[in-house]
Amino acid sequence: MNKQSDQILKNSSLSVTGGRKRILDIFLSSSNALAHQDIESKCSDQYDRVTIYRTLQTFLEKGIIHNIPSTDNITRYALCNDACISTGHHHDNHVHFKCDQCGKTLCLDEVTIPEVNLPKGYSIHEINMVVNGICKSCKK
Amino acid sequence: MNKQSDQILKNSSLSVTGGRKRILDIFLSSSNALAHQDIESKCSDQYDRVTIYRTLQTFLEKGIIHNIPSTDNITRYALCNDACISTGHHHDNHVHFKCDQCGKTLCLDEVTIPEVNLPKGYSIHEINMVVNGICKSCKK
DNA sequence: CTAATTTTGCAACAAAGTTGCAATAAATTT
DNA sequence: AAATTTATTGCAACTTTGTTGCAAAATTAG
Repeated sequence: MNKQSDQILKNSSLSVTGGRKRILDIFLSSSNALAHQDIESKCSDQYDRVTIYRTLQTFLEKGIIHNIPSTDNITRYALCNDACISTGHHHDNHVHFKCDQCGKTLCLDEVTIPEVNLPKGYSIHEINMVVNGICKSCKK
Repeated sequence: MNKQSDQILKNSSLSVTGGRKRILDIFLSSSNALAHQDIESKCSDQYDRVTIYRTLQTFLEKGIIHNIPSTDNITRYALCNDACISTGHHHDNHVHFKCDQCGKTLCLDEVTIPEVNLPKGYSIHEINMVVNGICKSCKK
C-alpha cells in the first residue's frame, strides 16, 4: 500500500522522507496554488523553514511542482499534472487564474494558452498567462 | 523648456522633486523593464532606498509605470505607454518578453494579448502574458 | 515671501530567502 | 539486518527585500 506521495517521490528518484511526503500531501489536498508561507503555516511545527524552502526547490527542479508568475511578488507553487511530471522537460501550457476576491490562484488545466505571434527575431521557449478576475466560487 | 519627466509628473499631479525626476529619467532612458535593484544601483548615492520604494509605489498608483509578473519573484517595472497613462484606469494589453540569455524583460507594445475563453463562472479583470525565450538582440 | 502640505532620509524593524555545518535519517552494500 | 555510504534536516547566522514612524527638508499654494 504505497501512498500517492511516496509513489511520486520514487518516480522522481527522490529519497522518501517525512518532510517531502508531508509537503507533497499538502499540495495533493489543496485545490489552489500555495505560497511558501501557506505551507509553512501548515507544518512549521514539524519541519523547519529551511527544509520547506529546500523541498520546494527540489520539487521544482524535478518538475513535481511549477511556479506561477504574479505581480504581487509572492511565489506560488502548484502540482504539475501528470503530463508535466512524466515529460521531465517542463512546459505548462495552461492558463492560471488569480481571484481578486478570495485571493486564490488556480490552474485552469483545461484552458490552453492561445497562440501568439511575436515579431521576427524572437524565439519562444515558454509562455505564461495569468488572468485576474472573480472566480467561480466567489461569483455565486 | 520643460523636460519630459517634469511634464509627466505634472500631468499626474505629482510634486516635481529631484528623486522623482531622476527615477523617471532612468526609465525613460531604458529600453527594458527595471527592478528596484536596478534603479537603486543607479542612484542610491543620491537617493535613499526608501525613497525609491515609495517613488515606485507612487508611480504605480498613478499609472506611470506598470509591473510585470515573473516566475523569478523579482518585481520589474516598465513605463506605461501613452494610452495607459491617459486612461488612468490601467490595463496593459501587451505581451511581455523575458530573454533567457540576457535576462532583460521587454514590453512588446505592438503584440496584443490574444483572446482566451475561460470556463463559465469566471469573470476577467486583467490578463498578463509573459513569454520567455531568446530576444532579437541575443539571437543575432 | 510665508504658511501649509508633501516628500525625503534616517533608524528601526519585519519578512523572505540563503549558506555552512554538524546531526540525523534514508538508501545501499555486504 | 547490521554497517557503511549518501542524502536530508535543523540550527544559527546572515543577506536581501520591503515597511513604518517621525523629524528635517523641499515643494507647492496663497
